[in-house]
Amino acid sequence: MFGMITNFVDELRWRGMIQDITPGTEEQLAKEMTAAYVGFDPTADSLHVGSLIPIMLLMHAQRAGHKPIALVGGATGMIGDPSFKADERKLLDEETLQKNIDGISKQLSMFLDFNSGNNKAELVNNYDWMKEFSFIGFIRDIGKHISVNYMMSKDSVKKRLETGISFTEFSYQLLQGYDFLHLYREKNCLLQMGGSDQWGNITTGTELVRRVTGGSAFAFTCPLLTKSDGGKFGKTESGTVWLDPNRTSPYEFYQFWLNASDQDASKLIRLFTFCEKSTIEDLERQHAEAPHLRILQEALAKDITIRLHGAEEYEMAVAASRILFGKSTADDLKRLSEKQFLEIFNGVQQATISRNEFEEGIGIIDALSAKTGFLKSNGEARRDLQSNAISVNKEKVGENYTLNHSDLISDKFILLGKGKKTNFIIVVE
RNA sequence: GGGGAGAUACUCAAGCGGUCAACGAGGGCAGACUGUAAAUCUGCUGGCUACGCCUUCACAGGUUCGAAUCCUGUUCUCCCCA
Repeated sequence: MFGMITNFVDELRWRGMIQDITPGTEEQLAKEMTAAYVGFDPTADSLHVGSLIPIMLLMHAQRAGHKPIALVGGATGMIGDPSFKADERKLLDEETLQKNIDGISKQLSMFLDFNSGNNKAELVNNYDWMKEFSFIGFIRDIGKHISVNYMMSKDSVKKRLETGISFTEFSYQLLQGYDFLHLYREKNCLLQMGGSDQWGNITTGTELVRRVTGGSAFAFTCPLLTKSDGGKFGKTESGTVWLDPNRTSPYEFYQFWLNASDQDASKLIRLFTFCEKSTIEDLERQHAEAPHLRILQEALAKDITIRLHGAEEYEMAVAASRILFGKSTADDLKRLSEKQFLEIFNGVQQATISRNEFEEGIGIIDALSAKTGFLKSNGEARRDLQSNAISVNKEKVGENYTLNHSDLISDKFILLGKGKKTNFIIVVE
């Protein structure tokens, strides 16, 4: 895929993805194929929806004919980035780090083309070049070029001066800066991209390149994503939304996007899809006319879910959503085959009850807490029942309900619901 | 080293000898209304074999018929002086 080389900054600009940009960046991108890199922090063995933004930056770069480089911070992950963190971070051991790097690399390969064209993506690990660096060598060859005054003037450091920052974390920006220098020399990488919280670290890199080599390196950052209600993006009640389907099921992933507020949806569809400007504006018009249909959220959720998990998983998530949130009845549920049922409710919390026990009759309170652990206590079960929150196969039940044969779906499942959004499955075996 | 203040449930914060499973606010969960939204209104928010019982107010003892409340010691936090 040797496409035309284009300056993709304008594209990113209308999508609201440019916060800070160094002078001359656009000229460089218009001139020739440019290698651009983004760093990923290996703090977990999976990326989450927040990491999709830097991934999108790399994808945009590749689509514009430039060469994307994804850097995983095997070395920097051992240090911990102090940027906008209140406390000193825990250090990861090498084994965990390696596991995390493997997981992340696998996910990146789903988004970027690592195989074809002369702008194929590349994956690098800064541990590979940092591990040989001696402390003496580093402070002599690198530390000499950057003054402490310069490093202290960074926001990320300044904010920590009052509460305290270790030398380790203080040095972080130098390590990250060296990554840029290394990639500049070894891979002719001229551009670094990242979230705006990285601006300080990134400019240390461009500065280092300038002072050491006399050449020029470029950078831009993307605004950090905030939700219109002030909450943290990428989290739901049940925690972080991961890309790994074993951590966050495709259904939950789909639901995450579908539940975006109107205000956020407009922003998100620009950030996370490749839809063209006119398409998006069209969708927004339709959405404004009939907000209850949530056209934007549907389009957004569809685009991203298919890209990450594939069309089949997407269909399944939609089917599950219809059954769970549409006006489906116990009869609809009972018509499902065992296979369909399991696919739709993949990822929903389950518990097993033996057939013998079931035959003896199980009260709804036991079924919610003691026998299954879905709820923390009988008291909680009782309270929810009293407030009319509990349903068996989509039908509300009271405190005295006892599960029986006619509740079984495919002769083995029972769907319990708490409120509109929480479901549990009992498997009778 | 000397002096002072404090530690209450997820968080903030009342209570200062019985009426305290503990005011209130925030958060969370649920119900109604809705668009699986927002706003609003309502209920719930220690446990249980549940109109009663049990365990909780930093920890360990003590005084008392009775303690989150009083006393002693311990740990921790904050402030002032050196």
